[in-house]
Amino acid sequence: MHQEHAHQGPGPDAGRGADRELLTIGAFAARARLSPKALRLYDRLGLLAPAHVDEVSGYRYYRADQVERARLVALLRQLDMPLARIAEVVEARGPAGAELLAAYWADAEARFASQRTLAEYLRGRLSGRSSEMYGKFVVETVDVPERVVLTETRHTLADELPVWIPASLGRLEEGAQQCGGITGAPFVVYYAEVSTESDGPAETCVPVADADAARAWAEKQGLPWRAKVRVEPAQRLAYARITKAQVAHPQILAAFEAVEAWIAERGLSYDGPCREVYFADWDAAGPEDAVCDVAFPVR
Amino acid sequence: MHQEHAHQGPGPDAGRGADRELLTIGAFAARARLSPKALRLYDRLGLLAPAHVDEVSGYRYYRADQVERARLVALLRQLDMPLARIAEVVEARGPAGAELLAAYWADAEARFASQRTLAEYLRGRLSGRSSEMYGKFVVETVDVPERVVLTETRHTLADELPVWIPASLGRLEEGAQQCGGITGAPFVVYYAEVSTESDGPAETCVPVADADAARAWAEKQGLPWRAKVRVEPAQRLAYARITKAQVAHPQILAAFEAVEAWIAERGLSYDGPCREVYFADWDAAGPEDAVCDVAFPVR
DNA sequence: GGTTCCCCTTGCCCCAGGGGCAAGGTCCAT
DNA sequence: ATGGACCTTGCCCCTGGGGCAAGGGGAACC
Repeated sequence: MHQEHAHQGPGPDAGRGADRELLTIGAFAARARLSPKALRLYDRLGLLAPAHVDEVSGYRYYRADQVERARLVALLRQLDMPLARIAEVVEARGPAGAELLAAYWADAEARFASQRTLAEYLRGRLSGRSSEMYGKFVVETVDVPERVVLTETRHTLADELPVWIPASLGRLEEGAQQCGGITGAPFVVYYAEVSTESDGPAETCVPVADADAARAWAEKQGLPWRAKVRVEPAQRLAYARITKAQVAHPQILAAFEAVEAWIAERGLSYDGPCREVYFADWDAAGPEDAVCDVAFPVR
Repeated sequence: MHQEHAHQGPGPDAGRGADRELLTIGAFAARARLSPKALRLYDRLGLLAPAHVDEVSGYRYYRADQVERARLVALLRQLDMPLARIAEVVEARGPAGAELLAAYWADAEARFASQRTLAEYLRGRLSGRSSEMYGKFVVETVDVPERVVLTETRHTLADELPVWIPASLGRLEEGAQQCGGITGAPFVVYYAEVSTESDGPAETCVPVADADAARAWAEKQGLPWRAKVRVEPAQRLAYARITKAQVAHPQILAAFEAVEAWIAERGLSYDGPCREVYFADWDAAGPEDAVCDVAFPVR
């Protein structure tokens, strides 16, 4: 056990008190309940530098009072906090650190809550009642003519969608006033999955009457929102109508799957990415009011 | 958008229905809401092999009805389930998959619950009431003579400790009957952190009277429990007495820290790894009864 | 038939947060 | 002076991909 012996530092500072004891990396690691390997990493990242490094041997020596910080790092790691954020927390001494931690943890709680609802949904689905759910939705088709749409495209995570979609559609609807007015229900196209991990892109669309005015309007828009104009081709949509309460993950997945099952049964094929069409006034709708069509273009 | 066109497969199987459409990796990825990169990885791991691979070009072609499986994989990934476990879930069709998922998720819930209590503890500590908590514990010292102890050592995670410790101490106490009987309180030594991530090792110890009988007894023990005998040197312990309710993560950390703060204030140094001494009958104790000393050897 | 453009392939390096091992240098006790 | 336990750096490994390069394939348009 000679690594437990007090190692007197090389300078005249050593030995003034227990806090100035210098510990080798192994002894320090045992006291901090971390591995030496982790300590070397934290040193390299500047998260926890040894009090002294011998220039000849390269040995790291830690002061005993560094254990507190090291142990805080270890505990924060148990929360799966990335080292960069841990550095912010331990650097911000006082209540600021507590706030950073609270913010991180609130995020983790939100992430976990959505994972929990997803897990419950999946458990139900895997249990075998996969066919019954298609019955909950009525799938129909509608032919939609070619339309000029104002659009914004963004990579975003699922939890920001409820904020971004209304804001983006609001901007586009305002712009639509200068393009001959809104000529159809706004919709959101998902070019790839938008979830807590994957980030799309998603595209908000508002159909407008005047194509030339729309192009002129888009030219004037600055970079921050990247509004564009494009022509959505005429298409046939297979859709399921859902209520405001159903517009949330992961329940909405059941609606998408119902439409896909319906499409597969009929041997149709897809003609574009899926979308949500918001045909009703969102704010005025109650939880059980129909507000949205979950749709796929089909041929 | 020509990648959306139905790509007819090279064999006579192609074109019999929408499910037999063959999709290129990009089209399939969009439908499954996965990246092509991820699909190549899943192919390599055998988790989701394409229905057909062109031998000349190496192009992967997926059947449309593989989308369902792919999307299940994507959703399970959102639960942070490792691909190996996802493979088990999707392979076990029927309710067996639901059970695997439930088991995984129960684990995640437990992990998250312990992280939550840790986060709450840390938030309180970072808020600045770090000095007040030392007052909750009374730290004293006691001199302990050299003792012969029967021991078991194991690498284990924190959530298994409440199971392993009683079981292990039970075995050792039984063995102690053949070694002159128990001569002191059983204790558990932590050579490194035991948490939900780190796994010790931890060592259970029972002091016995007869060293020679103990060595003979240990010889007879088979491999499953790896019981050993060693001599714990005479030492002075600094300890804080805690109640049964306090013997749990992360509250118990406050007790360890109180002892360490006490040691640091007095300029003492450590003489070995920390330990928990169980001096009372655990089962007979109520939540507010003192059952355990949280201790460090000091010099 | 040629051109163009997008899509596909593999291969390599990168990220966090370390684990594990090898080759070699150090520290301390005996 | 010798042994053994410790330390150092460096390298490759893991998961689950992202990103980029170089080169080949497929289909639409002219």
